[in-house]
Amino acid sequence: MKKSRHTRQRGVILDILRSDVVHLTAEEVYQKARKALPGISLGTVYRNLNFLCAQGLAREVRNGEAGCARFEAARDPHAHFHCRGCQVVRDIPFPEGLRETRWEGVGPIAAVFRLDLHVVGECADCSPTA
Amino acid sequence: MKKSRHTRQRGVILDILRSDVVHLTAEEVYQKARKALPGISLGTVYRNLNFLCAQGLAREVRNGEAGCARFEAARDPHAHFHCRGCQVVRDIPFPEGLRETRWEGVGPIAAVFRLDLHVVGECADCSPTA
DNA sequence: GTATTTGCAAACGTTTTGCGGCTAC
DNA sequence: GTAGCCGCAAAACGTTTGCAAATAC
Repeated sequence: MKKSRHTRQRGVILDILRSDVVHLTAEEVYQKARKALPGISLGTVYRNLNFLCAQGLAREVRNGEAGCARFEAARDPHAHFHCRGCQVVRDIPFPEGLRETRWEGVGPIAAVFRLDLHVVGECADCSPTA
Repeated sequence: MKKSRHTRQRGVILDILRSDVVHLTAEEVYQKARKALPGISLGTVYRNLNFLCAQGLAREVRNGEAGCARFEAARDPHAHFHCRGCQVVRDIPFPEGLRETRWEGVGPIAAVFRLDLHVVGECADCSPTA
């Protein structure tokens, strides 16, 4: 693995990801980081987000539909629930058995690095039946 | 629903999606469409892809990781395998039991409209162990 | 006849990159 | 001292949009 240094910028960005509950866009991380380091640049935020993802300390979460990437600190594997009403994205556990699936038998799959499961629906607050 | 017209361009694009095995980017659809309609423009390809998605005749498929959108004709529900090596996106069946999962018990989920499962890995051709 | 769609090109928002100076080690 | 990082600004990228002309119906 490539040699890397600790910098204030990198530390602040990781702290922001770790202390936040929702998933942040790069721009949102940038705005939060500027409160601690007013001189930080958006390019540095992107460089560090990519770096942290490469190190496995963060993950990129894309909304399935268009728009910009969101980032979260790495945690135990989980799925994402997207509410069509309020647009909230919540972490939810993987359903029983999914992570044990043997993909190698399915078509020409030789290795699996990552599972992305997005459940799109409505939360209790947004459901018309509520 | 909004009134719409049939055009040669729209028909060609839908044919391309329906006859494709892997999932195509807008640029790839454009290149294929130019063989039938040399004068077609990339803007028209995008407009029609979005139109077809809005009509439910096509779907946008994004690998959670990066890059551009891919498109497929609407079909039976299935998961997607993304190869990090060759960037190919293939349909694979949902694993046993996933579609029967009772999400209502998981957090505040009141209804589920769609499941997006992406398996990111390496295909046999791209695997270093091959 | 007219509302929709087209081709073109310019604009857009997000992300990456080249560069010279700065900093952690 | 130096490899790695920063801030800045410009470029790259995928995608959308405004417009006048063409087309489907």
